[in-house]
Amino acid sequence: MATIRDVAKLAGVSVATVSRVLNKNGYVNKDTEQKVAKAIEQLNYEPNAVARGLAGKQTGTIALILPDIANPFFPGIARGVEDVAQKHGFTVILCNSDDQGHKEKSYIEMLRKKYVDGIIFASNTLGQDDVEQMNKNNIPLVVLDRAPTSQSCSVIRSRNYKGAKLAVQHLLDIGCKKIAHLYGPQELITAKKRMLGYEESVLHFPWYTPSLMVPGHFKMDGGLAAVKELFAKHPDVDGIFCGNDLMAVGALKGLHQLGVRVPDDVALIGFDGISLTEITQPELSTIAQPNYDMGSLAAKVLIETIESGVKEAKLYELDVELIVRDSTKR
Amino acid sequence: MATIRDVAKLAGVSVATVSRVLNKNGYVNKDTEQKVAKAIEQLNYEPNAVARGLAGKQTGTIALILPDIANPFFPGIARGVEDVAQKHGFTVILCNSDDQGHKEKSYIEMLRKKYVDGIIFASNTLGQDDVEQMNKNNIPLVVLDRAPTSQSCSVIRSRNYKGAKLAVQHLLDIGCKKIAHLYGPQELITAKKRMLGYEESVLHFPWYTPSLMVPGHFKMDGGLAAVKELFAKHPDVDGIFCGNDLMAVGALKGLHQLGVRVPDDVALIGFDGISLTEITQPELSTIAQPNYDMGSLAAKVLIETIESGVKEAKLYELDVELIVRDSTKR
DNA sequence: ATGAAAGCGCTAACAC
DNA sequence: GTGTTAGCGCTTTCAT
Repeated sequence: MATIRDVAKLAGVSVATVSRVLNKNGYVNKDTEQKVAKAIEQLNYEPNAVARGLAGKQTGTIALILPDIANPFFPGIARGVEDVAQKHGFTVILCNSDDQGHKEKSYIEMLRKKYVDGIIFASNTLGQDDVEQMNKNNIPLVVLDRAPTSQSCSVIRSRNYKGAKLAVQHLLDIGCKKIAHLYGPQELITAKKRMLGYEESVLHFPWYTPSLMVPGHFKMDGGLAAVKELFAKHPDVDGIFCGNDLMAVGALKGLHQLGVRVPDDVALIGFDGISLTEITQPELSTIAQPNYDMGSLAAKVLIETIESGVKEAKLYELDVELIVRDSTKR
Repeated sequence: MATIRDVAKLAGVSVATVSRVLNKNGYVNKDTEQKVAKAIEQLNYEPNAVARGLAGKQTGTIALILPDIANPFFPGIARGVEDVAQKHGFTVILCNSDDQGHKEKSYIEMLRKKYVDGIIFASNTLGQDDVEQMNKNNIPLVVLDRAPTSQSCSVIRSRNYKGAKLAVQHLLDIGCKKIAHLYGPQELITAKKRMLGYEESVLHFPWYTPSLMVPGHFKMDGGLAAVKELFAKHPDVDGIFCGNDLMAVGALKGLHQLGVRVPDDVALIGFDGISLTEITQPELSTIAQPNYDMGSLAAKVLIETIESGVKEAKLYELDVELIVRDSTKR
C-alpha cells in the first residue's frame, strides 16, 4: 500500500501538502492540489486510518453498548445507529453487556484504549461513576432510556408515561371495566414510568386495587406466569396493559391456556412496537416506540457532539404511537 | 494517560523491556519484570491500542458484515460472534450491507483502512472478486452459508439439504398426502439446497408436480402471497414445507385468512428456528439451525486464523434439528 | 537479559 | 502557499 510519502514524492510536494488536500484544511494552490489528486489517483492511495487515529486521536469509531442484541427490542436501534454512523463515515462497535456492570466496565476500558470517539448506551447498568469516568476521559456519550443526570451527557428516550396513559385510555374507550397491568423491573425508568402512567389513569376508579399490578420482568415467561397469577386473584379482569410487548406475547399465551378469549373476554395491549406483535394471533395492539429513530437520533447527536467538540446535555423525548390491532378490537 | 515511556522511566528500564513484559515475549529477568509490573500498577498504565495497531498491524478488531441486523435471523449470529470475540479480547464492528454489492465493497474498503484483523461475511452478495481482493490484502475471512470456493476462506453452514429432507419426511410421517414447498431466492445456496431436499423427497410420488413449489422470497409477505397462489391451484394440499420461518409465519397468516385450519387441514413446517416460531398460534414446527453456534464458530475459526497466521479453507457443516410443535401435531 | 533507535503512517506546529 | 520536523505510543531489529 502506498503511503502519504509516496504520494508526496510522486506529486513533487511535501507530505504536509498532501495532508492538507486530504483533510481539506489550510491553504493549498489549485494547481498543486490537482497534482496531488493525480498522484493519489495513480497510486490508488488510501489514507491509513490507524495512523490517523494515533496522530489525531480520532478514529471515526463509535460504540454501541446494549444488553443483548438478541433481544428483539435492540436490533432496530442498532440498525438506526449504524445507518447514520455509516452515512457520516463512522464505524460501529457492538457490545453486549447483559446488563452486567463488570462487563460494561471492561468494555469501556477496552473502548477507551481503542480511542473510540464516543459511546451510545442502551444498557441499564451504567453507573453514575462510569459517566463521570467517561466525562473525565472526555469521551462523549449518549444514553438511551435513562433519567437525565447532573452529568453532561445527552439522553434519548420516548414518552413512556404518555404512552401508558394512551394505552389505558384506549382500553377504557373500548369499554373495559377492570384493567390490570403487568410491569417490568422497577429499576428501569421505562418500566417505572409506564407503571406510573397506569396507576394515575386508574387510581380513581372504584375497582382499582394495587394487586391488579403484577410483575412480569419484561419477559415472555414472566408475562405468562403473571397472567395466571392475576387471574387467580382477579378472574373478572377484562383488560390488560402490559409494560412491554414481550410480556404481552407471554400473556396472550397464558390467556390462551386459561381458555380466555382475546379480545372478547380480555383486551390486551403491549408497549414497544416490536415486530413480534404482528405475528401473534390475534395481532397485538401496542404503543409503538420509534425504535429505529431512537437509534438514529442517538447516533446523530453523538456524532454532532464528536465533530463539534461541544458537549451539551440535552434531553430528547420521542413520541409514541398507539397502534390498534385485533387484540383490542371489539 | 501514562505511556510506555513513563513506565520505563519509573521502573528504571528501557521501553523495549516494558514492551517485552507487556507482550510476554523475549527474555526478561524475573526481578526487572517485577519492577516493571509495579510501575505499571502504580501509574495505572494501559497500553494504547491504536499505537499498537499502527506498530504491529494488528488491531484486535474483527468485522461482521450481514444484510440487516434487524432481520430476526441475524441477531443470534451476531451475539455468537461477539461473545467469542469478547472472550478473546477482540472487538466487533457491525456492518449492514442490505445485500448490496456496493455497500459491501465500501465497508471492506473502510475496514481495510482500519486494519481490521478479519471479516465474517453473512452477506450474500460477496463476489468472487472481493474474496480475491481480501486474500491479496491478506485479510482473513470466514463466510456463512455459501458454497465453498476455490479461494482460501473457510465456510460455515448448516445442513440445509438434510434439514429439508427431515422436514418433508416429518410431514409424510404425520400422514400428509400432498406436500407443497415455499422457496426462497434461488441465488442463495441455502434456499436452493432446501428446495433440492424437498424435490428429491417427493419426486417419486404420483401427486408431485412442479407447481407445488411456489416462490415466497424468504419473506413474510411472500409466504402469505405464496400460500394463496398455492391454494388457488392446489386446494387439496395438506402439508407445506416452508424454506424459512419468516415465510412460514406469513403462510400461517394466509391460511388463517383462507379459513384453513393448521394443523388439522394443513400441516406447516418452517426452517431456521428463529424465536418467532414460538410465538404464533399454533406454534410452528421448524428445522432449527444452530444460529448462535454458527456465529460463535465463525468467530472461533476466524480468530484462530488470525492468531496462527495459517489460512486454511475448511468447510464446517453444522447439524440441524427437527423441532415438532403444534403446527404439525395431529 | 537489556537498551538504542528506527520505524509504523499520519497530523500539525512552525518556519519560510 | 508550501516544506521541515517533531511528535502520536508502540514494536522490533540489532547491538551489547
